[in-house]
Formats: sequence, C-alpha cells, structure tokens
Amino acid sequence: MVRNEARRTALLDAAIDVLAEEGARGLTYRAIDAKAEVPAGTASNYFANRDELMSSVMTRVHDRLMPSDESVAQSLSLPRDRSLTVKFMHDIIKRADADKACYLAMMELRLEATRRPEIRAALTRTIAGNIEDNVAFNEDSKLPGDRMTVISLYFAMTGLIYERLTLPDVVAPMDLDELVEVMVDRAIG
Amino acid sequence: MVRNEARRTALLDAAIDVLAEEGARGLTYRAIDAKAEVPAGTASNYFANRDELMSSVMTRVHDRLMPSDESVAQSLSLPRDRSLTVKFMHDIIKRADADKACYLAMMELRLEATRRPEIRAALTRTIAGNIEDNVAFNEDSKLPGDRMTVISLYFAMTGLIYERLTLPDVVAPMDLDELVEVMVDRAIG
DNA sequence: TCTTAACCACGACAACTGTAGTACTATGAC
DNA sequence: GTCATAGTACTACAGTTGTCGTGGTTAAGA
Repeated sequence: MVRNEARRTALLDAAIDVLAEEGARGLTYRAIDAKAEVPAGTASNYFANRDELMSSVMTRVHDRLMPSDESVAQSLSLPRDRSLTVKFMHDIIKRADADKACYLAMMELRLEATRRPEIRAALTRTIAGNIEDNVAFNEDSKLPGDRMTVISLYFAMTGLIYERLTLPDVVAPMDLDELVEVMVDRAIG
Repeated sequence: MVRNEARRTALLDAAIDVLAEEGARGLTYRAIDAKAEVPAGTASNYFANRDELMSSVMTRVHDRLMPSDESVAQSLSLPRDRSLTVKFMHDIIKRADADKACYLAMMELRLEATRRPEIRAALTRTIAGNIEDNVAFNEDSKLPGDRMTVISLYFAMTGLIYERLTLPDVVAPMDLDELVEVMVDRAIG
C-alpha cells in the first residue's frame, strides 16, 4: 500500500466532498479520483478496499472537525456567563456552516455506523468522549449550568445542526439568535 | 406503470427495510424484490426509475410515522401538566424504538434530500408542518410552555433520537428518564 | 366465448463498480 | 551507470446495477 501522505490526505478530502455531494452511494474509487483530479486508479493504490477507505475517511473527518485551541483560549478570556455559552453555541453553528461537507460526510458515516461495528465503535468513542470533554470543560471553566445543561444542549444543538444541514428551509424562518439564546437560557435553568 | 396498491405498498415497506439495513447504497430493484419475496423484476414494474421509487418511499415513511389519533386522545384525558409533556416525549421515543427501520429510512432520505430538490421540498413541508402542528397543539391543549418550549424540545428530541438510533452506546449510559424529565422541565422554563 | 386491458415474470443489455495486476517513472544509494 | 524502491498510471475482468422490452397470465365485461 502506497504512503504519500499529502496525496493520501488529498484523496480523503476528495472523498469527503464526494460523500457530501453524492452520498455513500456515489463514493466510488473512480469518483474520488475524479474529484481529486488524479488519474483513474490512484485511489485504489491507497485504500485496499471500500471498508478501509471508509474508516480512513472517518479519521480524516474527525481531524478536520476539531476546534482550534486558540479560538477556545481566546473565548475563555471573556467573562464566564451565559452569553459566553451562547457564543460557544454560535461558534459551533458557524463551524458547521463553514464546513458543511465535513458534517454531511459525518452523517453519512453515522448511518454507515448503523451497520458496521468498527465504524460504530470508533464513532461512539469519539462522540462520547466529546460529550464528557464538554461537561468537564463547562465545570472546569466555571461556566454556568450543570452536567445536564451540557448534555441537553448537546442534543438540542445536534438536532438543530442536523435540521439546518438537511432541511435548511425548516429552520430558515426561525430567528436563530433568539432560538440559541432561549435554548441556552433554559438549559442552564 | 402497474397499480396493484397492496403489492406496491409491500414493495415500499420492503424498500424501507432495505434502506434501514443496507443504506441508500443497497437500495436496488433486486434488493427490494428479494426483501419483498417477489420475483426479480417486479419492483421495476412499479417504479419507472430510482427517483420515483425514492419519492414513493418518502410518502410511505410519512404515512407510517403518523401517530394514532386514539393514543393522542387517550393522553389528553390526563391532567395538562409537565408530566404529560414528559409522557408525550417518551411516546415519541417508544415509537422510534418500535419502528427503527422507518426512522433510519427517513434519515437516509434526509441525506438524499440534500441533493434532490423534490424530496427536500416534500420533506420540508412535512417537517415544518409537523412543528407548527405541535406548537398549535401545545397551545390549544393548554399544555405548559410556550412556542419556544416546543421548538427547542423538538430539536433536543431530534438530536436524542438521532443519537440513539445511530450510536446507541453513547446514550446507553445515561439515565433516559432523568434526561427527558430535565429536558422538558427546563424547556418549559 | 372472445376481447381487452391490467398485471406479472423473466431475460437482455449496456453501463458502472470493486479489485487486482502490471508496467512506467523518479529518486537516491552504491 | 545500475539497481532498488516507492510512487504512480493504466488496464483488465468479473460481478452488479438500472432500465427496457417482450411475452405470458389473469379477470372482467361484451
């Protein structure tokens, strides 16, 4: 198996775009090659089979979705009150808007996880860890609200982003700022 | 195009199972025929092409997910307080558990909606209508909470069900009763 | 009984897919 | 120069897929 990391990453990013644009159904070796603008057959030099490809894409999605440490640090210089939590939520939404392809690819992978235990296990670890990190972060940073605040906000944000990405016109008529504000306010209790 | 309604519905139900079990990728004419235990080629007598098939599946999913009027009426004989809202939420979760295939098929269709305007339009109408119905229902029935209660609960429930169906082990360690109770309580404010 | 139309089973076919294999190229060590 | 090696380009092939056509079956009315 070939190991030119730059090229491999380019192929994975192309795969993410293909997943977002054409779904799991369209994710073929040839589609990846075309998207990455490399000669046909290249992708099959990098991924032994479709399963390995899928797992590799998942790892890549995970890497791309990590928030930058600096932006978190910057936010933490602000006063630790409700409005900071609101800001964090808006940051998440902004990130989802800025990298739709990555989130859509993740959704495809989630459905794939329903039938593929290895992907499910990896995704479960990632997501469960993420939730616990958020709970700990909220507590350590002395942000308002308890464990349940973080968890219920997590689900609400998941639902909101899911809806915005798949059926934008359902959310469009709503006042997003008001919605986030109310959600945070009530989740804190 | 053939129009034996019973057979057509059986094929659509088979298609929903295929979608849930193998994803959009596995949804082929032959897979539907096999699942419905009809001779190969039958499905192609009923659906001119894959697009028409997809749209028909969506309509069928919609029909199957409607809650029964009697169960709603029965619940409405109870006192209109927070615990009734909690009960409604548990009903939704129960329905999702009982008909996983339908919800999973819906998720596949949602991703498909990302790229197919007709499906997106139809789904948007369904979902947006559903939210407005819930808001109106909550108000008319004098259930506690305002419009924002219903909307933020909708997103939280969407996220919760999405998580439970795709990554059950993320939610498993949580106390579901407590979670729903807190979510409702705080959403009402 | 004959007609007609709806319904169904089945096969054909071209297009596409995953996968494996092979040959070409560039680079650097010796 | 030559060799080894990793990376790359390209092709072959068998299996699967969407779609279309064709001919058989059924049932109901004339």
